[in-house]
Amino acid sequence: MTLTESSSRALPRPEGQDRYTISEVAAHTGLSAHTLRWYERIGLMPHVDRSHTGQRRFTNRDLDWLAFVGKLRLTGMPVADMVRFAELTREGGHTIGARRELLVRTRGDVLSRIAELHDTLAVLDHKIEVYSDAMQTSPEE
Amino acid sequence: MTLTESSSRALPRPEGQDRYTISEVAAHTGLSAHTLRWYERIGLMPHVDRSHTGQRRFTNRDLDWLAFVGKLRLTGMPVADMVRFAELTREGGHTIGARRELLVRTRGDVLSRIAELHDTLAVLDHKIEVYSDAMQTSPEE
DNA sequence: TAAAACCTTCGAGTGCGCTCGAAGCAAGCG
DNA sequence: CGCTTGCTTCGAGCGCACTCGAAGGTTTTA
Repeated sequence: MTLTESSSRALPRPEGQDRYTISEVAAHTGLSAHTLRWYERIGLMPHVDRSHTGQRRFTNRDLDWLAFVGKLRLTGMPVADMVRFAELTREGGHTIGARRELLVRTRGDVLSRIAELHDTLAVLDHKIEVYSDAMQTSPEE
Repeated sequence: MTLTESSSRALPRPEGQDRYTISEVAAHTGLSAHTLRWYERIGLMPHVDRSHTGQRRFTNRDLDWLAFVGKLRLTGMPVADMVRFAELTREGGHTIGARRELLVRTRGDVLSRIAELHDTLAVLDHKIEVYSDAMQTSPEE
């Protein structure tokens, strides 16, 4: 139960364990092994553990992290910013303020995006209604 | 007042007229002249009027259309689909059903996107709170 | 022990939505 | 009259986030 941060164990993890191979993680996250290695390369992962022979062994924390990154991706946050966040995390506790700030900013972005979409929704609804009326009036299909 | 469809005159149009040059439209929409020509080329515009010497003369309807396209763009709809919609529009009244369908589908997409963002928002809020707590507890900045 | 999975490095390719520039010419305006 | 704006066609370039493949090796597992 060392849940320092991130989502509180929502999905049942594929294994009860804490050491996953890259293909297991790929299967679980939907990301390709290529992409997972790429994430690591560009600094988007916390240090990923290795077996004594050098193979990656992902932990539940890594899965948490990947889930979180997935969320950030959904916000449309550029990868560079996510990397920045990852860096801050790796730098330790004294960056918590900065991290929080970054998330607050992102939160703002998400809110405006939602507002934008609501706007768009209104336009769509209007158009759809106009079309409905038109179909009632004139010969449809 | 020949507002067949689209938004009901919200923004004050730059001129009271109904014939805009490409640079006027560019200024108004924020799209470049290049992009406007590109939109036309790929079939994303209704037929754009020309002056007797062949220069584009955009109308208020065109501005309406561009505003609508802007909204569709915000939904993340791929350009190809917008082109499809434009084609249907050009094909005339018998495609109203299909157009309506397309918009309904898009509406659904927007709704799921909004839901997704709400989800993400919850995660962000959670994290932000965790950070706030951590800052209260340990030496901040 | 053999096949499958993993490792590394490297670099190229993809899809999307523009974005830009150049060439060479026609039209508009002040 | 001359500068600005516009037209066309063509084709290249860009930023992003992957995505893939190959080469050449080691490790794991059935």
